Amino acid sequence: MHDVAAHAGVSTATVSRALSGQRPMSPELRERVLLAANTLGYRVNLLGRALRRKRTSSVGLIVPDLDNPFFSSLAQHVGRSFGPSSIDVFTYSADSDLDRERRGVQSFIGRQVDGLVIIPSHEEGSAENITLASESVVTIQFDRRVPSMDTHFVGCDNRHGMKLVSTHIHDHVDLARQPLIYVGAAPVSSSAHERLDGFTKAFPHSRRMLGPFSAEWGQRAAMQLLEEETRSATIVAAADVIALGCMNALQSRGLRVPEDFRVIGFDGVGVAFLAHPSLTTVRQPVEAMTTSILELILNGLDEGVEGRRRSVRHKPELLVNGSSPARFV
Amino acid sequence: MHDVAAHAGVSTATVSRALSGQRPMSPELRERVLLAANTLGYRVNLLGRALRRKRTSSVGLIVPDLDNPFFSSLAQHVGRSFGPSSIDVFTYSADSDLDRERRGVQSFIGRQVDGLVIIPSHEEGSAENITLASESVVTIQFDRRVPSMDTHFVGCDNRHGMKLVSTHIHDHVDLARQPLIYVGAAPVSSSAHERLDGFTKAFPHSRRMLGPFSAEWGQRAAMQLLEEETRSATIVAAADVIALGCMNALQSRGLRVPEDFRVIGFDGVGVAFLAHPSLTTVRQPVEAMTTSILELILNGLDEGVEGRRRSVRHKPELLVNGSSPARFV
DNA sequence: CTGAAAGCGCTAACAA
DNA sequence: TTGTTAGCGCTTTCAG
Repeated sequence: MHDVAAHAGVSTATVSRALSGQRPMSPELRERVLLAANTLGYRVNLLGRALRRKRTSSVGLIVPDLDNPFFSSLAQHVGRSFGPSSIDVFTYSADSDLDRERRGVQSFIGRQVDGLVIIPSHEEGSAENITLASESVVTIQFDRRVPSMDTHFVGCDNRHGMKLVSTHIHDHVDLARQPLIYVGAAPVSSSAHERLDGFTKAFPHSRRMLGPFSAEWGQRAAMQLLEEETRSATIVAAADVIALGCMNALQSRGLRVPEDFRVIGFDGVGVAFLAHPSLTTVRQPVEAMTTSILELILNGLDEGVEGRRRSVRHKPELLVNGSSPARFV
Repeated sequence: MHDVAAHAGVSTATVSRALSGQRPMSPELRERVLLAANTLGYRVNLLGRALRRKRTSSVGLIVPDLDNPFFSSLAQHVGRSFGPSSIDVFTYSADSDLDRERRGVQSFIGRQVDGLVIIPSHEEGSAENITLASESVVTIQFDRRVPSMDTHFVGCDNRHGMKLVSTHIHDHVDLARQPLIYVGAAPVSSSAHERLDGFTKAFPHSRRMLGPFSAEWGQRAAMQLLEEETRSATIVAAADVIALGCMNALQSRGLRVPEDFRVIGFDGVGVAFLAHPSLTTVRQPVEAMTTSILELILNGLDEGVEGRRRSVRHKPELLVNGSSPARFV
């Protein structure tokens, strides 16, 4: 900056003003400075700027696992929502590990992000990391929430999603002829918790199998059903990846979807519609959710860590497709 | 830091030494400082540290699109490879847009990352962004390369991958009975380019259909084939997402895979194996690739922008699955 | 409208 | 081993 100032024959203060744009100054001088900066190939050091301004124009996003298509899709959409703002979103994967998650939090707050969005890896285990974050920066729990944390929350109404599923089932499935089975996720995250809860409310007497949020678990669960000689059922999965795992295992053993097994997912990830038949699933309103995040962060910029906490839940919708169609009642 | 120093009755320099760990100091004092820092809830400001040290312990990763399972999987693995190091990886999605890509580059170099890994969005369009990056920081092009850029490159040997495909086809497919069709990607990225090239070398007279790297394109291409009354073919796709799109469209119209249509993918993304039948595909050696990235960055830390450029290509492998099995010659 | 100067938080010489 | 001090690059009062 010193060099640019010298080259343009002005002070560094003027260079700063010319480059950051805000302050009033003569267009002629600004022009000269911009030219000088250009010819010298000068690039502002955002570290210096941030140190002085106490604002980095960045927000951190911590996800449990970028290999999970739902989380990576969320990451994509968060970035897109912040596009029009002057804030950059950086994503960090915790690799489903609480230590890595903490490292991410510490790194982001150390780097003074203006906001931190976190999809907690674990319903209880993440508590301490989230506390750490929320002490230093406006923090938003996203998609999943650790109960009784003093942060914002943005997510979807999972119980309502399960209600949509139960309506669909009551309308189109003959429960007397076919068992109903929940291939769910163990309630170690709030979304798993709420979906299990929603299912149980709707179908208190139906069987529930619980594992991790993974395709492998879906495959394993389906194999177990087949080993038990189950040849027909309606499977409600806690996530699309689980549903896809189930379908794969069933179809590999020659069972038909939806004739033998209906399969219903949750999330609405893109690949769910590439399966054959494509998946009936509860789509989370991702755009609405990420818009809420943007709003909360922009607000937080003014209010700081002190502002009133908000909890925003958007309603999902049911997409009826071939894996559980609206016919043969 | 000042407060911590006062509370522990030492100088800020001592606080710094206690917290950064490196310099020799009496364990007793260190203990006292750590205690003081703890009780005051002090967190280092990494911006200040970086400004002084001229090192941020961070690398940026720019991907075209986090919604593409292949890119998000790469992002996940890059982060994992850097786990043992003290460097944090931050991912930024360019949203398949050259302006967003430039914004990402500017943001990362402005924030003084120690290294920048970029999957270019476009074979030519990204050139200027990559130049921008490589002027300020050690830059690695990943997975795709813009030709004649003065940066490192890490990727996979796409031509060799296509050779594996052609061997598989020659061994197991009767080309006289079934047309061979390449549902590829237009050569706007080097990987698309090289795969097309590899296919053309092996099968100069086969039909080639080119579009974007997306499932929709795969679906569209398959529909077109069906409209043309093609009822049987071996489809080589330029990417798994394209292959999955093809399979979906074919199966939706009642065609069978692999009996009517063989389908072969490229990349080896996780969801490819959840399709039914699961996809025969060329798996990119992701772990080896991200390990190379780590090495190049660690080297670059010492050598800086001046070091000799390296180009590393790892060999992929063919995974034979149900969508194009090794039978019926 | 522009310049001089202080200082954001930290670390590395250098001195003690 | 510890303290003093300068300064990383930037912006923003405060004067002029």
